[in-house]
Amino acid sequence: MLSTQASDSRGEVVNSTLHSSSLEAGWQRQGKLWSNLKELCDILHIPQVTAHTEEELLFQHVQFKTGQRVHTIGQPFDTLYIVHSGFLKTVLIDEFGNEQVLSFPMKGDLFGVDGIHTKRYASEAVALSNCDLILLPFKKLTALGRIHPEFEHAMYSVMSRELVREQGMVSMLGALSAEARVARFLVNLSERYADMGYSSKLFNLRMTRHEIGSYLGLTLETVSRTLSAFNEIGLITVDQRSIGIKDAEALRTLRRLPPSSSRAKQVAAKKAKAAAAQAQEAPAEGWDQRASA
Amino acid sequence: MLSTQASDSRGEVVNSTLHSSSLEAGWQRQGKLWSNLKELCDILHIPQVTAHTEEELLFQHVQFKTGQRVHTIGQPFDTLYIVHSGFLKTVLIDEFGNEQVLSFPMKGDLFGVDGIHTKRYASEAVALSNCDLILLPFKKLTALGRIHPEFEHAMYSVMSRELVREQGMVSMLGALSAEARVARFLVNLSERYADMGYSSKLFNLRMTRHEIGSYLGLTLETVSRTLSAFNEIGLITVDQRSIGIKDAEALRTLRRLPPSSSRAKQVAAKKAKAAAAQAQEAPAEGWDQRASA
DNA sequence: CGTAACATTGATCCCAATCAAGTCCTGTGG
DNA sequence: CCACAGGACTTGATTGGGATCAATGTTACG
Repeated sequence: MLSTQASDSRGEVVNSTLHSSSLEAGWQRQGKLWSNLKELCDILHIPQVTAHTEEELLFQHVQFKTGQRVHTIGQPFDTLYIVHSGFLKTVLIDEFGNEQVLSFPMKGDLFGVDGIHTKRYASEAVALSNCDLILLPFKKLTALGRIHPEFEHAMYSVMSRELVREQGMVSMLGALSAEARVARFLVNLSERYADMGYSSKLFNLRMTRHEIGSYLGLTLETVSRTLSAFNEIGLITVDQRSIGIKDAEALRTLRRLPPSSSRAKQVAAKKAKAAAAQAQEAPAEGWDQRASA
Repeated sequence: MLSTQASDSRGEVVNSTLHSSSLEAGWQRQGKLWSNLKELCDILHIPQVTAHTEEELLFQHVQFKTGQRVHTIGQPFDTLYIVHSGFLKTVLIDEFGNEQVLSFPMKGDLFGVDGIHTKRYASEAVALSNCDLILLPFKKLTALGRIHPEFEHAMYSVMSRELVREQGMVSMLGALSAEARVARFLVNLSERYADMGYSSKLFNLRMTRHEIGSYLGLTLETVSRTLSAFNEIGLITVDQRSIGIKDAEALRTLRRLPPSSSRAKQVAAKKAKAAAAQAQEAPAEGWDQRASA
């Protein structure tokens, strides 16, 4: 479907902005073994730490293969992880063995933070692709923070960012419809790919429908159906794991169905939306998804 | 306003373990104005910081009256807040003015952390009762962290705790039934009251049904109905804002309805539960809410 | 090539949202 | 002190979105 060489390793080939993803390139040389502080800050998108003494501070890398677990629930905590390349999921597992996906860490993301409080990881991290991770021992982090105030600030900032992200998730789960959740999920993914230098318009999902559903508080059937529906309306194209974003703006502005207040009219808007997608022209008047109030 | 009690200010009187809550006592003397580092650590439940120099490090208090806003979304961030006494809510407000309750901070809780990342508060904090808050300027926090390693560690720990809490919320919203959410909410509240030295068996809700619903991703009607149902089954007593916990264990073990896997049988268990509550004797065999698998 | 995991699609059911009264509390002003 | 207004809560009737159950199609992989 994507030109001639489509047969193998379709996972990477779709991100056409890079003929060979850094992940695979990295793996061909079996990944870096060490990063210095400057590289660490780059990856995390935090302002350069003025390393007065270009000290011998190095951070070890570790590689994980698809399916491998980075850490498990209850395992003693001592280090944080930063994704250098690859894709992972973090999950909570309840008393019956049901998985609840919490996040999909990718390049530049920090995870393992939930272990600080109880000295044991509260979640489990699993590689969804081959991964190259940077180890950040917590001891080293705190020591570093004492030497470089900007670094300390940056770490607080990154943790704060995580918290804000979780708040967004709570808000989404609490108030948005299935359609809106999936739409947001796609937009977020798209933006993250863009940040990483990949195409934001065409990419491959690294996770299953089941995992997406768990992440969004939906069943895999609903996820599948919703993707199909978006496809029919022309918002996206779907072919298994391959997603093409056709109308990012529509996805972005797709909103909740009345969460409690903000009375009806939404239904009308939804029907109008579908209708408008078929008849390819904007209705005369304010039918937009934004609430009338 | 405390006075001959009973007739007025029913809010406090139910917590009978303390004839006069620290909140009101505090208010009679108009609240403390300053706390030292030791008191701060006490409140936060973190190990005593060995203050080598019993320095003149003091932390200012601020008082807020019911309904007042502590900070708003978008407001420039520079300080964190620790609840010394009183009850609050933190909310996200979407583009249509709909509130999403994120948390109900009370004694010992830290909030405002979401402001670190973007330098602006990402949420809004509102006092649900008269409150006495300790100000913790972020600058002072980082400075302190550099002097007292244990304090730095403690701050990371507290932030990690917040993150774990949010994860729990996500998990709950993603996988639990309305009944289970309300049950957990009550159990959590009960435990928090216990931590604060109040009765865990009889307490007053400081928030409306609407706020609880928003927090749990439910409507106020569902919250109300569920409380009524628990009341009928004998798990709790309800009288407006006053809640009595009758069967904490049942509330604690009340579980999800099949989130995706863990096949049926749950229905049977639920009916058995209701039946058992009426006929006050344990069924012969393993009908418990724990999954069969 | 055959099996298993993943995905799509349809049919049906049920939990919780919505809509709608009506009651109870609280505070306010005459 | 009482009347009254408005917010909070309860309860009932109805609806609908998404879960569940089920069958089939597709892709990956040993």
